[in-house]
Amino acid sequence: MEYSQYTTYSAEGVEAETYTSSCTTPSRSKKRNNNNTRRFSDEQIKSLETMFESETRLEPRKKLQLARELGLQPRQVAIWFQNKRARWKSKQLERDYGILQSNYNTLASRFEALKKEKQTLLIQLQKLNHLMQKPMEPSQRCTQVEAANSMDSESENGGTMKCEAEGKPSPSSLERSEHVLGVLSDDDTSIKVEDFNLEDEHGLLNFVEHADGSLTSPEDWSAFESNDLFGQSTTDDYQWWDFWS
DNA sequence: AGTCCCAAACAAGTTACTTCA
DNA sequence: TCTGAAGTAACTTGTTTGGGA
Repeated sequence: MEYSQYTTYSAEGVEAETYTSSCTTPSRSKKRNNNNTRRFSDEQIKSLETMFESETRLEPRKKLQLARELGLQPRQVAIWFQNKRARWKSKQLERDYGILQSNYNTLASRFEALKKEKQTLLIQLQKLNHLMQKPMEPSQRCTQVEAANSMDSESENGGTMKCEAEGKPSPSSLERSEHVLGVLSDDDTSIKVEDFNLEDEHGLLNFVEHADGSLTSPEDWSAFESNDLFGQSTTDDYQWWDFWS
């Protein structure tokens, strides 16, 4: 192989050449001008890349061998590997940033969807509260519950309950209705309208939703280790936000 | 065993130069 | 032809690490 087109280093090596110059403080431009060829050949790069793929750090013995094969100084090979590691790390950071950004976008859109769903459920809850405040006959109860459910058909559980044909609530259907409401029987006087008011609801929400709109506090975010994060996302198919589903 | 010194290797940042749009 | 951005080989500096005294 012929590499003279690219390198004109002396047999003493790069370091020797640099520090045996006449100046105590070596002139870089002078040195560079003396070595007016810089780029390694495509073949040299290819060999270096191939080696880098198998191991990002070279053993001294392999470094010497590779340098001999490519007609380079061992120090040149060492420097190429150092630079290559730095470039690879930089690219890896870019990739990780892209992954993180995409994860964030997914999470943000999911959060927005959940917020909308929450609003829908709150509206439904208010309607049910309103209905519960009215005195009602047992025969009306089912009808009202059914009406409340049908008002929000987008709700997953809404509209799934049916009254019996005769219009009277059977024990089982009543039980289901009450289950949806999260309440007890008619006789339970402990039920209060405040149990369903928004303050309580917000209290619950504040557990996960902070004033700044973030899902968790900054302290909580710091608990995430980026290494673990990317370790998971790159080593297998598990997505760290999958706990939502 | 603990400490100091030294050399090698490395990461991070910089410089000088080339290439290309 | 000039110019600025991007890429790259080589360098500098500071840190870590392993071995010998």
